[in-house]
Amino acid sequence: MQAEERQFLIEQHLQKVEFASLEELSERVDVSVSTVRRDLTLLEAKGALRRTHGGARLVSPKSDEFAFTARDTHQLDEKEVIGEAVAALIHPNQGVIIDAGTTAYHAAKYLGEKASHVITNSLPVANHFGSDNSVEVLVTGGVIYPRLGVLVGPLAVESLSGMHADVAVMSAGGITLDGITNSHALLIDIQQAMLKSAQQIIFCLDHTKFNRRSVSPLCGLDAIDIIVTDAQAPAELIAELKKTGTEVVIAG
Amino acid sequence: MQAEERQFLIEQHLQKVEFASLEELSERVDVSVSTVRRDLTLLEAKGALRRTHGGARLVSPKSDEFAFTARDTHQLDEKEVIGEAVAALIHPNQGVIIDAGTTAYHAAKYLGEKASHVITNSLPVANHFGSDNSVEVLVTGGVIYPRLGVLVGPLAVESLSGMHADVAVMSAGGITLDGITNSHALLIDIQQAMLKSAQQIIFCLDHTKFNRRSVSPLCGLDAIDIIVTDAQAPAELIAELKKTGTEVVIAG
DNA sequence: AATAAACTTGCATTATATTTCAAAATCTTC
DNA sequence: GAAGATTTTGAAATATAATGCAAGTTTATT
Repeated sequence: MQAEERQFLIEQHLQKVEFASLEELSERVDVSVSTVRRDLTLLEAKGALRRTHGGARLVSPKSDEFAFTARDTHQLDEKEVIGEAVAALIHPNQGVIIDAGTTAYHAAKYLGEKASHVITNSLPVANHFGSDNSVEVLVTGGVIYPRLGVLVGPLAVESLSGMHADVAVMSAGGITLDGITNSHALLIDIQQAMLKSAQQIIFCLDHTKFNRRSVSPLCGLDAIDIIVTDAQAPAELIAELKKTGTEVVIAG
Repeated sequence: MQAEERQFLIEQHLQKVEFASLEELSERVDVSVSTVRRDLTLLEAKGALRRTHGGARLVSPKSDEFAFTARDTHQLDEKEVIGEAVAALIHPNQGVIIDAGTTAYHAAKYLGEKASHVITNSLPVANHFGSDNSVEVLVTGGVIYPRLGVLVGPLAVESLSGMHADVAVMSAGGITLDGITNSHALLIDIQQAMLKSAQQIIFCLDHTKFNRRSVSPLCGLDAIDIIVTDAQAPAELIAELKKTGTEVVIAG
């Protein structure tokens, strides 16, 4: 086994498991723990992972954009500023579709009473506006996806397809030059319905989403009007995105 | 168990329970209380929680993620016992429609994982089951009726009309010998759709609802299979109801 | 003020890291 | 293709950190 190959395997394995102990890795690549230690030190310097007592862990744990109960304090500040920036892009009395991710949720928080109508399949968003009687909130039907608080299934898609909104505020799991991807396949149908129903598409993507490819493809870059991200997003990819004609807003 | 993972689990558990004792946490993550103490100190420094004598508590009690709970505390005790009694009437693995009133909400609380499917247009009920992945919760679409957290409007009616359930657990504003009435006209359509979609109809009515007539008529007594009420309900009306062939359960 | 529960501190034990060194593998150079 | 230099590796020795336990101290409650 080649040193480089070994390190690649370690990196790859970590992508899957988020955390691995020294013994585990040592067995997996069939070298002593000493060597694994050395590899980890190198990989850490490279920024590929973080060493911890007893093993190594992914730097940016797949902060599941759509997991609410896993109480995402991850990139919370970034999400807040992104949310604020998105809210600023909304004109008064527009009809807004709000997607179910945590970043979109933060955008909802900053939206206040700006929007006249809000359409969402996210229970947290619905709850947020629940006691506000100056905004009309339309909740799609659907089955609750446990832990995520998202309404999914055919009913959700159907109820969205009959609607129309000025703007859609969307979340996703990853963005590359090939387009947007998302982790939960069940959400794709719904998100695509959202994209169809809205005139303007805004994607909220914190920097950890950049150059990351999730399980299922959602849409191409041409479907997007504006991307809102934070200051730490990689400049090269942003430049490329701008070249394709997508507007990119750096929040903060 | 990994230190970091352990701290994450503690954090996550606290999100659910708001407060946890040291023993509880120590058992849950399988380390000594000393270690839990140390973890809590770290997490507190991080701002994730607040230490108290005997355990730890959430800094910001669930703001508005799944927090749209019922706030009507009138006849709370009665509603609790009625809710418990209703839950006892449900057979395991039935499909249950749950109406949007506070009494029906309490029934949902006692339902646990008895029902296999729950259909509801109530956000509090949806939130209650939101993190429970052993019950499939189907939420009707609709517009949020402010403050009550009820989904109303044509979308709600439509999504209900296509469904079927074994039991419907209903609330209402009043009952007389002429039938059931309810105050919110918007709800009538939806409730009638619920009545149509369920095989067995259970009405939860605390004693204050008896001999009271609300704005809009909902249904006749013949549509009802079981009425669940509390011990203070007027005996005469109950006797009359029983005469018409309606089963009446006195909870408590 | 008394009491019990909960907290803090210090220490022994265990687990994990780092350092060091010799053997093995790889690369140079002739 | 072989002798020597260089790098990489594995294992032991040493250092550091994490954990659990028990002492004494503080805090809440009656």
